[in-house]
Amino acid sequence: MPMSPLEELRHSASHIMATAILRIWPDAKLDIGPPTDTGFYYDIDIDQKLTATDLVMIETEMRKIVDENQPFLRKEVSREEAVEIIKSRGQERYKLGRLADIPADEKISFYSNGEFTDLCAGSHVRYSSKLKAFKLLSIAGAYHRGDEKNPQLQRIYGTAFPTKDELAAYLEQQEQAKARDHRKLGKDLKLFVIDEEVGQGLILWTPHGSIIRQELQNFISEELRKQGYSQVFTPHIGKLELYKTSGHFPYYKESQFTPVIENESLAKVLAEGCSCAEVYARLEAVSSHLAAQVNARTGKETITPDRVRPNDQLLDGFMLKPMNCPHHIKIFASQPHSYRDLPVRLAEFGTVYRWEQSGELNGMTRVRGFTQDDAHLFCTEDQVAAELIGCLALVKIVLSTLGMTDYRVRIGLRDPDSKKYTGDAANWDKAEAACREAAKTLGVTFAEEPGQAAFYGPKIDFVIKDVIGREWQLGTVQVDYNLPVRFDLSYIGADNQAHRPVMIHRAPFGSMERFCGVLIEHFGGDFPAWLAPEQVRLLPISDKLNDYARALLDRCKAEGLRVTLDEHSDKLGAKIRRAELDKVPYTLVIGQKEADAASVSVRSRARGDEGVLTADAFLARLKTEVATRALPVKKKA
RNA sequence: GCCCAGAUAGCUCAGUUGGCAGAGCACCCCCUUGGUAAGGGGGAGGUCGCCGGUUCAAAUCCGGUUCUGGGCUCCA
Repeated sequence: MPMSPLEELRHSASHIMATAILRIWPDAKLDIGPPTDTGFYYDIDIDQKLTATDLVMIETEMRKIVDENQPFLRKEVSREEAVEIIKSRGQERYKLGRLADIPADEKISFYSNGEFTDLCAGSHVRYSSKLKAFKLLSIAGAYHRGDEKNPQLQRIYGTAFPTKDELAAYLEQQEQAKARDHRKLGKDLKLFVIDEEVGQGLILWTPHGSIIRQELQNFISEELRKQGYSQVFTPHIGKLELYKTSGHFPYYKESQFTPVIENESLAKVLAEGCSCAEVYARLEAVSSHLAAQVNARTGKETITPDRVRPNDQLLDGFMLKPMNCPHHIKIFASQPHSYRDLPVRLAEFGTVYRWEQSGELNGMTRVRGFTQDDAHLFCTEDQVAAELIGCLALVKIVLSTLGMTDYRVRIGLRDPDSKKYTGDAANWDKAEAACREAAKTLGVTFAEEPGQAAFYGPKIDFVIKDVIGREWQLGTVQVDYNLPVRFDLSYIGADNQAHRPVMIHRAPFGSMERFCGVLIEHFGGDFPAWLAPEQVRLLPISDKLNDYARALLDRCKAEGLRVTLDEHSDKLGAKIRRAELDKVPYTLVIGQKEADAASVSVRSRARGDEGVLTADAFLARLKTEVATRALPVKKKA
């Protein structure tokens, strides 16, 4: 695909940066330097650790190169010539590998500007002087070819625009985005905290944040009742054997918390003087009975003989649950089911724990303990399509109620080359086809992405961007032919025979933590009245009006509203300013006129001064706004 | 986990070549009693993330560590 003019500019900026870097550090080894959605980068390998002052130095050198008005020249060469050019420039460390990536039937080209020459397909601007507005932004580590096992290079990020005004506007917009960041707003509006002593990635929901979460849970619970779901509750832990049956342990052990070992079992292995490796091996081991059971159900050697140990060498323990499905499966399996009962839909706000790498934790959007608005549907194969459509409809209701329209839909398919997926190919094909069909009913465009499936089945994900452009998966709907086999689930069909149900996993929000994080940014802290932690603030103009204000406060509370009274002896302007900064949707100004007429002067955060209403009229209006979960209506400009 | 940068009052931040710990906002008290984004004065608030080292003396220099931020990797 040819580059857009902006990509060309940024790509050229990255070459100009590399030119500058080689002038300063001639020994630098270059890897690649492409344009990105928001700018460009170049990955380089040099011994010296780059710092912010080095960025200034590189920028200064880049400006000189821009002023030199170097032409960008393309030269097509043979593969042999290409190797010679790379070697003559001492860039064989990474560039020879990059050259080898170019397919045999493709042309090999180099681009030169001034003294710099780089293996490059193009394209570029014609002269370096085109680069009028650029800025180097940050230094980061990046593995060569994105593989942890490869050496880590230093990546320099920058951005460039056709004009200085556009660059300034972009930088300004980035600054403004920071004001919407859920981590900043979470602190300012006291929505949540993360305490070092409690642990990284563990969210403490403060009273204000808890109100938002509770309102969201109430909202979705109402929808679930309408759609025939049953609410269940299950504990936060489960025995290791459960996850050996489901297949979660030990295959995903690196992304789970270490198991909790029972005291007696721990004492026993200590008494036996077991090494750490032996303790781990015993944790992962299974009885011959379990191995035989799982292998018989899956029809292949799912659990290999090397994991089987005699019963006295098994070490039992509990796991913090990484998923809710095994618990819900046990509820389904606890009694026989007729085809007439299906679908069974079990819903729970279930808290799960995952060991995310420390460098990946991020506010509320990537955490180690989170609560999914989870449900598992057990249905017949014939019902899969309709249930999938029902699940997607639910996600759409949720997103549209909140005014979140800027999302993309992704169908995660299996990567045919990977072995991490369980279950047989025929079921996978059926499930993937069902997802595709269901997604078509959404009426939005979707992308199919191989390799993005869950290990047990394909999924339909709703992906949304945060303020700095990072994508997060929220709602998800997943088809699963695998766990029903593992747990030998069945229902009695019309033919009086046992049949295998199909499971659907779905979570419209995904997780309460991530969803709230994204929601805070979506609203920029300006929540609709039904979600706002504080819906109304009463602002008496002087202390003399406090009695009327207190009576009104009690009245609002009796009506079920979340309301406070500002009794500070400040002037009205100061009280309004405070309420605005706290993003309270409605403030009621109370002066003598209002007290005399049992009225209030309404100021809304979305629309400003709305004039005087009777207290009755205001309360009726606000209660409707809350009950209908209305979005804030901004004043027309 | 890896690379880079940070951590000072509840919040935002200043703190020079090592020499008594600072400001604004928020909070409390007093004056002020007001009409749609900051009235005035006073007070309280700190083990400078934590542990160790150098020094007569460390917020400041050195080492380690924890956490945070931006990337990379990962994300059932």
